[in-house]
Amino acid sequence: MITKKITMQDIADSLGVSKVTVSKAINDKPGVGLELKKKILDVATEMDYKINSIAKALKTNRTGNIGVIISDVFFTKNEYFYTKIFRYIEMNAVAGQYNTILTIATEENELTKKTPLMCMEQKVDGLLILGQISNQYLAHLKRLNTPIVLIDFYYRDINLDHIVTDNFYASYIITSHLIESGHTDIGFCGNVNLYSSIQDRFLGYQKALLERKIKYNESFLIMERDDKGAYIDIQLPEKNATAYVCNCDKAAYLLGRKLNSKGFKVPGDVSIVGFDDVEFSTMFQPNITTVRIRIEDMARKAVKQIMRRIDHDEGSGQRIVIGAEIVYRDSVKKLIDD
Amino acid sequence: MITKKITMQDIADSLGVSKVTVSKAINDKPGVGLELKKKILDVATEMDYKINSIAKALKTNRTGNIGVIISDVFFTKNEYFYTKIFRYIEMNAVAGQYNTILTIATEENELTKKTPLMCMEQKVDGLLILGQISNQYLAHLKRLNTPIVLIDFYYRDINLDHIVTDNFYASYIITSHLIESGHTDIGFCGNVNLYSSIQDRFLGYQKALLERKIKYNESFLIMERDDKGAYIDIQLPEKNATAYVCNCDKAAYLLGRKLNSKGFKVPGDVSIVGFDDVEFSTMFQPNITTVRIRIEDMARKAVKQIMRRIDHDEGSGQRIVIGAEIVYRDSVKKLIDD
DNA sequence: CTGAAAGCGCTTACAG
DNA sequence: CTGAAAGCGCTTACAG
Repeated sequence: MITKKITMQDIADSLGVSKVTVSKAINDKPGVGLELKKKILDVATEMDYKINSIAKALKTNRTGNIGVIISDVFFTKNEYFYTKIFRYIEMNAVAGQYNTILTIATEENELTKKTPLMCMEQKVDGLLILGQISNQYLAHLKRLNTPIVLIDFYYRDINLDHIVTDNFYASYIITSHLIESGHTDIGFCGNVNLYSSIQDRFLGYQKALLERKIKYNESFLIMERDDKGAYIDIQLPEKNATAYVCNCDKAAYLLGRKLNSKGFKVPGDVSIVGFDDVEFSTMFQPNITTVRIRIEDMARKAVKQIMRRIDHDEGSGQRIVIGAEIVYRDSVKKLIDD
Repeated sequence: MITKKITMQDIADSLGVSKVTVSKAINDKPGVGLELKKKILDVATEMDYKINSIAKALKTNRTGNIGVIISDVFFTKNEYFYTKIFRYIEMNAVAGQYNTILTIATEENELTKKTPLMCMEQKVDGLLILGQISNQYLAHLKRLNTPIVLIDFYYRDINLDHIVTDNFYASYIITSHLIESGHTDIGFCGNVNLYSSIQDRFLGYQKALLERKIKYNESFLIMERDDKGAYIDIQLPEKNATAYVCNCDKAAYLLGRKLNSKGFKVPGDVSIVGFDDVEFSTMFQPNITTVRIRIEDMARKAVKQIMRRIDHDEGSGQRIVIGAEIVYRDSVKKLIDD
């Protein structure tokens, strides 16, 4: 299995040129005759030459790796949303000649502010952080002096580039959709203490109410997770709203099931809408009207942004907002004709 | 943001020793006085020294990276099983001082036998391949002369280490459980043309029937996916079996819903059992009896094995079989008393 | 257009 | 125990 690795020197020798010229040819840099270049490239393929990116990295001070950090809470616990984003990140990175080193930030790592191995070993040129990690841990990572782009979250007091969905606006329009369908008793399902994105969605919902001068009824605010993010048994209010805006599809799914189990029909008695357009929305009968996040767009822009920062590291704290759209399905009952 | 990186030379200079000694101290190698070593380590922390793993890699010919390849088909399309395995792989790798470069093999890459970027650039010391990729593509990857360990699949004619669940045996015991509950009309839901693991599960089911001299009824063989792996509408037989062994939890979930939609109660009219113990099994009411795969075990052993192969590359084709266990839930109706 | 020289930050073998 | 020398495989000036 141990076969000698081909180097640029080998190609150079077999052609009687210098490795400098080979390097130029292979990297498509000026300074090689067209004919010689072709010859070099041909021999390279023939010898099955593979560049030693490690040697290249040492010289250029670029590893060609992007580190991706996902908090353990988000990586599995039924929230495959970030896994899907990662998929597009990986594809976009490879298209841009970068590899991705994915690492999972466990709760312990966050708490103890452990520097990820890939950072300790200087193996990445930049960092993409997916899903909210604690303010303190993020501040720690920022001190590493590696370009960072946040995806789907940000902290006002930590000046870093971030790619976010327009949660506020999307929630505003989906709530408006309920209002336009005739609903006025509209609740919200979600714990606003949990993540910034949930806050934004809650506030978008509030905006829709405010705009129509519909009084917010606090008894219609229900939760599917506690302050630590653990799922809890949903407590329905004594008198239900006629519709609930849920902070995510899983919340909508769980609420839908809770309603069903208490004898309420969806959408016959209570309408529900979700967020994210993940499997949970189609796992429920009837399928849940939700907000589609442009995952692919987010990933693409994130990779583009981190590459920019790696190349010329000026500025930071740029906010990139991605639009979202309603996916109409059958979980909303129309109470009025239009 | 551009601060000069600290090197071993910097530490050496500040202490008036040579970088060779610093290297020995930092790598915990013999040949440094205990006192001096402590001093070096102290200064290193103080200066916030981070080893340049790239330089180290160039010299040692070890990147300290493990490449992980997951076929796109498995990475998202509702089969988060492999994503979960990856999580443990990553954690075990980091514990062993390896980083993981995760790459998704798209259908196109497989078809065109595209060498993953990380391999083209010689960025990994070994490869972990999760979930079945085509024979041809695997053969191509083997030619790269990198140690490879397969997870959850293998090809008889490609001699590579592989970690697999004992699908045959697990299916045999879960089918036996149905038989012991009084069922004799037992079907199988799954497409045996799709993956080797489905074949094994099908055959384990057959063994249980054979052992009890129960005649296999071909009309009880139903499918939830076509030969390309796309989910299809399940066609129930004219006369249903009283129980179905499903090749995975999603199949069980889909079959359960199909049965419900046709007016059959689960397990009142028809019992079902699944495989894998993923969310789908608890997403259905009643929860589905299934087979728990020891994901963590598989990941741990896979990482251990690839590390062994990286360290001393003798031998190959070792087969490591991981046990599995039944998780009893409520989707099986007992037809007899014991 | 072509290439000799230097150097990226380590580690390895060897000498003292 | 300590360190000078060589070298891993590239790329980057620079000289011709």
